[in-house]
Amino acid sequence: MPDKPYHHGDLRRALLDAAMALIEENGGPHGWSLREAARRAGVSPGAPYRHFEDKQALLVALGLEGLERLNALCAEEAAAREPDPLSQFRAMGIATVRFAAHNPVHYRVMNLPEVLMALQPHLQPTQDRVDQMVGEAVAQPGVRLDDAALLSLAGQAMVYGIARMFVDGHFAAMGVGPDQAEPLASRLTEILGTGFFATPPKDA
Amino acid sequence: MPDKPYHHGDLRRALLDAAMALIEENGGPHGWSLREAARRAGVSPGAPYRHFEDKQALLVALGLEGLERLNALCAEEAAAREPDPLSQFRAMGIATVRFAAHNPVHYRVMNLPEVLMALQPHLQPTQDRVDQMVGEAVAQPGVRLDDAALLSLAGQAMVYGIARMFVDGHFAAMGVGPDQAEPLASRLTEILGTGFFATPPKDA
DNA sequence: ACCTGAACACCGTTCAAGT
DNA sequence: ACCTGAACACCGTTCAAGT
Repeated sequence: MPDKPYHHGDLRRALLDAAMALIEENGGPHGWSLREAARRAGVSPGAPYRHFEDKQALLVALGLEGLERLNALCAEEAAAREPDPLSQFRAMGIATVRFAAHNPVHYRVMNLPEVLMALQPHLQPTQDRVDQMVGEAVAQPGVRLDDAALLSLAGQAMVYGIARMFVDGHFAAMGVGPDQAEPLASRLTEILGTGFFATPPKDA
Repeated sequence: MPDKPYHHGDLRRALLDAAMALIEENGGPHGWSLREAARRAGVSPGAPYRHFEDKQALLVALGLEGLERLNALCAEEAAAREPDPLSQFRAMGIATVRFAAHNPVHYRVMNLPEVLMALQPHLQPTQDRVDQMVGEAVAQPGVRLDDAALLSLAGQAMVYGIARMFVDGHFAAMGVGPDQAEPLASRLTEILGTGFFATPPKDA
């Protein structure tokens, strides 16, 4: 192996890994510098600009990788559950919460407003699939609230709320640990579903 | 009025306002600099350090002001509703979503993990009050799920999810506007409540 | 095509010195 | 007690020049 070749080989990958490590170490998507990532990868301060347009583009690339991992986890979880649309919708939510609890920093990067905007085209297919699933679920007999958009929003808000309470430290402050993420998501989505599919209370 | 006095008068206030304005303009809690805030307030780069320990301390002060405004809004909303504990709990949630939809940047600052940690002592009283309200709600007759901790978590996650989907741009991407914040929070918390208080579906 | 290294205009923070 | 202004060690980004 030649020591210190002029060309790095896979600098793009090395920069992504270094950035991720720095973000993890500093506990947030803003406590890192492109220069430090370059230093870790053993290159000069200008080198990253052959692979990323700017600092933010690297963050977006990191977010995209997170999204792909999350999608894989969702598919896995969905395959392990009942095939009916409501169970599938729930499976995706549970997978999301699990991902957030186990990869809090990655999840925060993905959900930075600037990153989110850049990721939107990649988010659309999943969103469409969710809306279709929810539409099917709501079309089934015995549904009390037959509003697909509302169920879709409710489910996503519940899941995003749990996920973000983990990554923002709300749950830590309340003594809820990452190991409780999955059971919590499971129970709360179940209860929420009951609100849509149960008969209303007698005195209402 | 003397032009350009050596002492500012209320530099602390001026710095807080300048920082808030900068954060609003750049659409996020990280696109501003202490130097720029000082420049806007008409003082030298070192001046802020007589009023804040460092840049982060200013952010925490901003978060504390947001928390006070949110608490005031919660009290207002709660006073306008039925006095029973569940209605009060819901009122706080609805007020929180409204605050987030109308003050997205302020809400994001408050919920930065670093700021959140510093704010925790100020958050505890509200948390205790919430837990007590939920405890009372759950002790009433006709409750299907008599788990106070679960209802508390569910409500907070639902509300935090809606609020954060607004401030992080998720709802904007889905075509849900800030004017829909309050009705959305109202309906979703109602549905969630049904999950706790309704009779379960017959075939379950 | 990919990387270096100096350069530019910025940062946050500190500290002697001024009022 | 409060503020200045120079200083320090950093940034992100650009660009000629090297391989």
